[in-house]
Amino acid sequence: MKPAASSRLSSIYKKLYKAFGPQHWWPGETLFEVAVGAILTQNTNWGNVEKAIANLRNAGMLNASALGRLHVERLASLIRPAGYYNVKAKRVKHFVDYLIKGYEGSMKKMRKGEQTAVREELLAVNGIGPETADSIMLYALDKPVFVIDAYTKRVLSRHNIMADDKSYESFQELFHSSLKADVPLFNEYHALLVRLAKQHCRTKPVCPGCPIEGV
DNA sequence: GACCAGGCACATC
DNA sequence: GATGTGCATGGT
Repeated sequence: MKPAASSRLSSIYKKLYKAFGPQHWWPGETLFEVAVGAILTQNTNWGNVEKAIANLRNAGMLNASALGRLHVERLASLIRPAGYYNVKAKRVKHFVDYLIKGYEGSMKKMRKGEQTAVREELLAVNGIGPETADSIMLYALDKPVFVIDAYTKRVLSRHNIMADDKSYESFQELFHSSLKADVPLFNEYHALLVRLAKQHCRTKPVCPGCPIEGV
């Protein structure tokens, strides 16, 4: 009989870390850049997001006050490589408006906020759903919130830990109840799951050479 | 030229 | 509550 899901999650982390080592997520020079990147990467390859971020940086737009004054059409043209640029320009604007109104445009002030309250605020911003909110929480605000994405669901379902039609909250609750609430751990674990999924769990039902096979 | 990539909101049933 | 659809670029 297989061990309980929670103990499997601990074993899987150890195996992944041993196999792949630290992943050094989330790339970003500032907290604000990490937050903007979280929105731009929605359903999009990170390489394309990097191009969009570079455009913003070259235009001097990687801060809340500059983006707050920028017209949405101009913003859309700058982030064009990230895809869905019209939608994402609005979403970035909504986030920046929220940051300016609530925290004077300061990610450091936002980081001082209480975890549950800040998460609720983020989810109330149009264009920020659970994954984007939690990416900002974990990777920009240092809050111990586990990020669930398509990769996470795929890996866990392929290894019969949880069915992929379960809700975001169900997956997140499994990680939260199985692991110590620790920011570096959650950071590394999520990045390792992405790494694993890209390498091993893409199309086949079983993954030859998978480092967590049999766990 | 398909197919995919670190989602989300909105309409409809 | 579940299901379907629009949004778009760039790499493989």
